[in-house]
Amino acid sequence: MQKTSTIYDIAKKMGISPATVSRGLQNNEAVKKETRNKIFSVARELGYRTNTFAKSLRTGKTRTIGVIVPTLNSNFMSAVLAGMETAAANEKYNLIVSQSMESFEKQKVCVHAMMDRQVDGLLISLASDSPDIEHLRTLFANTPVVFFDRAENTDDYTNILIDNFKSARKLTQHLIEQGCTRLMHIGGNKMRKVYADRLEGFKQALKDNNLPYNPDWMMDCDLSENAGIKAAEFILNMKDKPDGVIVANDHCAVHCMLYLQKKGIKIPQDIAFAGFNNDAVCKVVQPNLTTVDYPGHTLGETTIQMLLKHISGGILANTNTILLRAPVIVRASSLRKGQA
Amino acid sequence: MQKTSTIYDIAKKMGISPATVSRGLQNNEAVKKETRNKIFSVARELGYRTNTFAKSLRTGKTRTIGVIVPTLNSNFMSAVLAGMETAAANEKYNLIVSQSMESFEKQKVCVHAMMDRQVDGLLISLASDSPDIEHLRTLFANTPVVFFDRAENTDDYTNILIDNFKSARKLTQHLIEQGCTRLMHIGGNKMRKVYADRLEGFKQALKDNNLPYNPDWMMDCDLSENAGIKAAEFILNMKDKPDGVIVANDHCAVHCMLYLQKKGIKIPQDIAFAGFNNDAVCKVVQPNLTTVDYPGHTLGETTIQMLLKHISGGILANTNTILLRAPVIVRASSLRKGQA
DNA sequence: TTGAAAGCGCTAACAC
DNA sequence: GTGTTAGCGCTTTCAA
Repeated sequence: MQKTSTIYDIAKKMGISPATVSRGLQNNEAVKKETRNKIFSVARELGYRTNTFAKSLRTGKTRTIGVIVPTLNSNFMSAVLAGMETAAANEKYNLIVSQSMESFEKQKVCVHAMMDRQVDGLLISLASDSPDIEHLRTLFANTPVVFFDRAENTDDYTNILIDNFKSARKLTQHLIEQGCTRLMHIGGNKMRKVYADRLEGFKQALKDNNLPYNPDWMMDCDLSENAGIKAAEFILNMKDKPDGVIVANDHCAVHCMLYLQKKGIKIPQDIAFAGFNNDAVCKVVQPNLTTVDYPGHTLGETTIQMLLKHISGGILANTNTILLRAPVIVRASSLRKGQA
Repeated sequence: MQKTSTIYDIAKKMGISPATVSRGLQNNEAVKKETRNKIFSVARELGYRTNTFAKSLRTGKTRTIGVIVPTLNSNFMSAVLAGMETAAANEKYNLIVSQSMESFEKQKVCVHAMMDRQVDGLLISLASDSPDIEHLRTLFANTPVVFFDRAENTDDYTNILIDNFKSARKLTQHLIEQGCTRLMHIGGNKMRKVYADRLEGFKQALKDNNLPYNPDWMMDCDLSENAGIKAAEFILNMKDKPDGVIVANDHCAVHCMLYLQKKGIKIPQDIAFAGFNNDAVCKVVQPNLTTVDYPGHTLGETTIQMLLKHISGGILANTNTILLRAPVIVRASSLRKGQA
């Protein structure tokens, strides 16, 4: 276990004080240029590496950002994380990541762990069973917190969200313009604002076009492959079938489509389809799936940028919720007019 | 900025020494049970949280594990990370993750940052342009390192790998058993052992069955959607077409299939297909794609477990490379006998 | 331009 | 069973 060298070793070797070395290493103008250069060269020679704890213990800063997500294992989250890591690395911050596994209790544990590690800031996408964030609020103490994707509707924290309402509305509008009049919505757990917003956007588009709102055509599920199949069976059993279906994620949409096709339903002629996320499956299923491009990477980058603004004290009180645009991507699954 | 309370605050409030508080907080048997309880209750009352730097500064341990991956934004990596986080959280370790963006230079920066943060151990999946790990070796100093998925073939580090050779061999064997005799291989960059191994397994299966090895039927590409289409065009132009194709990942395989199908090729009748990874697209493409189930989550968990063994000093010198099995999943894209 | 010295919060001899 | 004390390595007043 070879001991790593410290500023004292450098100081001793140069016959100067540790204080000067410390200043020199920080490129402090107060230290003579010549001395500074010498310090750096001796440091290199000795293989000196600064001890981040000692530094953090003194300064109270860690250049570390905590990230808590419901689950790491998802297309969307990996895009978000990639964006975050890129933006953070640019500013020489490191990321500590952990997952709440959709459990409020585990989420609290994660927050605790992050605070213990004195992260300079915390990014959270809430576990689905988070009743509210009141219990967390006290934990945050003086640490800047930014919520992303799954947030509470609070005015005192910054939220970076994707505009699900608007996207769903535009997506629905598109189906309507393609001639759909009997629209069905297959959504996720409405406890999550993300899914509630998509449903609201859907309803709004119906209203915009004076189309009737039929509660029988709104169904909720867990958006899994199986749920897609179940939904397809449900549709097959309806007397009055929809002519357009919007599903709150691509994965579920695709398996719903496949099952319907197996039973002879033509897409988009009999039923037009649209999903959400722009997963890789969209370009594989035939016909290719119309969807909403959910910008995970951008979301990640933006979230870091906002957090860094908070950390550096430049908080913009008037932009405490940022809505990112998520564009509709039209593909063959919804095209019933003109186009091939 | 309300100052957070320390063991001194607890000590003062209780009229005992900080040392006793420290011991009590660690549940040290030497401290009277009664005192310990009191310490905990006062700690709770004061909202005490242990300062991890001060602790780390003293103990030299951080309960932090560094993870460096080529890129975060991939199905496989998110599964690996999810497995790592789960296993690490179980043992109260946190993960610091960063991505090398496939750049050896950035990878060095990452390693440096991790060492500066005094991670208790480091997990690395190598950037594709890593010439070797000699430059890194000195950086590691006394920190346990485990390579996963993308490793150098060195005997002095632990490697956790997926048995690509065996999986590719079995997968190829399966195609041969389905009657394929003219087999083509579409592989990734052979500089990466993962892809080189898949190719070797493929060749071995040919040898096992006395099938000729035709260099014209081995092609390398970047395994993208576009590369799949390019490969399809190439196949369409061949006079002597293959009757079976193995592609080193599902994504590329699927787009190759789709293009061929568009041009009238029947799968699996004309050409049987198989991929690698078991991505979601496999169950969406028609016919469903035969593939190898690449166990990311298990890989992540195993990697953490091995690292923790190293950290605790229980290094198993005789198991410094662990090969995880990756089972073949047979689906319709390769079934030419009997089955529908 | 540099040095001395205090202290961030915690742990672990060593003493009693 | 508990207290005293000396640092871990760094930064930062204050003084020179």
